[in-house]
Amino acid sequence: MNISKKEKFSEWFTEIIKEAELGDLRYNVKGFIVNMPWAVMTMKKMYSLYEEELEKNDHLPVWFPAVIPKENFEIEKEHVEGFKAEVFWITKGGDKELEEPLALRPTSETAMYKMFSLWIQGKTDLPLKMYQSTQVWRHETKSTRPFMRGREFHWIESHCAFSTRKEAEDQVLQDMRMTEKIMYQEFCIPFIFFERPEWDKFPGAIHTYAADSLVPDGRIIQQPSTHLLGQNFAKPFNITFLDESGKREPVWQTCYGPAIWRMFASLISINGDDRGLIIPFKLAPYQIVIIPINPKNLDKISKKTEEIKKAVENAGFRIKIDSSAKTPGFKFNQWEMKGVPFRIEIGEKEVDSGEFTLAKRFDGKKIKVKESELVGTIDWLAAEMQEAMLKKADEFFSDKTSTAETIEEFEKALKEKGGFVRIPFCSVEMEGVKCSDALKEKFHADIRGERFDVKEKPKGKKCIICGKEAKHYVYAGRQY
RNA sequence: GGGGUUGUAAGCUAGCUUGGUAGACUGCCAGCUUCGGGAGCUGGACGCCUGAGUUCAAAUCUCAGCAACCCCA
Repeated sequence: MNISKKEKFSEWFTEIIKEAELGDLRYNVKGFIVNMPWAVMTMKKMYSLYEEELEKNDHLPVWFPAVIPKENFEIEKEHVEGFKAEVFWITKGGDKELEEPLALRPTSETAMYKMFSLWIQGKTDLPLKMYQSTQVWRHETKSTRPFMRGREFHWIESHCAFSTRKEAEDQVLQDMRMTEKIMYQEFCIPFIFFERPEWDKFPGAIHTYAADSLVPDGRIIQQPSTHLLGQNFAKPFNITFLDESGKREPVWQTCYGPAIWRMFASLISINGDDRGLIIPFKLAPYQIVIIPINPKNLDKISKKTEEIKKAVENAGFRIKIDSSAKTPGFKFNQWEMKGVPFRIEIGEKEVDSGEFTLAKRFDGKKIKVKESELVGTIDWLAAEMQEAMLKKADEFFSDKTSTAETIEEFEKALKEKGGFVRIPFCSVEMEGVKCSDALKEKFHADIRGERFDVKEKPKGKKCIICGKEAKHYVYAGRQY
């Protein structure tokens, strides 16, 4: 690669998708791409870590149909309003008009909640916690980008129903903890949870909490969000249970949407460098690649590589021998581009000495390892790698937050640093929307909301837009 | 909704002004050769967005369509 990630992120991103064979963008429908094997293998690993964690937290897997009858789709008013502009509709079967158009799910609340109302009768049916790993479709009007915003994308959506508000609120907290545990600890994607302002909530939610991360050019990208739906869907969908007093009560609901597709975009962007991808050890489709060198003694060398492969596989690692006809230099570059964490070079020298050259993708260093110590070394190097990746991601992230108390300071911070700019702001209730619009108009910046993890209140500060008393510190920035 | 730019092989692109055999590089195929950081040689396959018009002759000029990208609302 000869494009700098730091200076020309956008081009770097497009280039890496091509070079590392992550997606083929030539499929001739706008906003739809072919997800290529290397990307799919990585995302499958991401999925399974997330699914494991969800199931540990008692979410059960389910597969709902991809189509939603128009009637169901329109049951909750705010929700319809929020989504109707970007729904794909199926209107025909063959030549015949369908009696009732079918929505291709843009998200599955209205599919699932219709069934929830049948499944939930009494307290014994609660809590109900389900998730599905699926594609959804949205006819996006903003410009699409592979893995970041597409008209088709791959995600997990989890939907829960409880008998009390408290349990639903606890679920929101649990969703946040899962985000921390998987997206940050495993995928090395740093984030901050914000409570979205009133005008930017998920359509139909009481509260929306969204994990915002950053792209290397300083723009904000929304990662999972978790929503307290309250009883907003339960009432129109008639999801009720009989309580102790024999009364029918609507359930309390939450939903959470970790979009693996978009996390993959962040994973590429945050962890990659000018040589290509760097994939965390647990997620790499191949964790180690063996490059055989000098095939004059092919038999001797391939016997050794097979031996090593077996030993490493027995230890539970995923390993690939690349014995294709390319030259070693080509293979070095290609597997580095694809982000394989470790490479072992095996030539005659290694076979004779029993000591291998092991190259580390994350810091580019090469070390010598004895055959007998190989497995153990990989083990601790994998841990070292994860630590180094998290450190690097944190450094990038923490550098991108600043504070501004005037419009001028805001403009300067946005221009020089990008990322999140903390500002005193009048109101996150509907009366604040005017100031938000003004900020958008003038700087193309969005109010992301108040931090959830840290409570901050401005004292005696003025809103940087309207000059009225600031009730909140909010964070603003340019989003993707 | 308005304006602009661009469509040449799988990718990147030259040729278009001034109409006359479409060329390079990457990739692909075959053979030889090479292999410790993107090897070399020889040969080969694949292309002018669609349609109409002008012309003896159109990748090139004109018009329409389609598509992509950019800017403005």
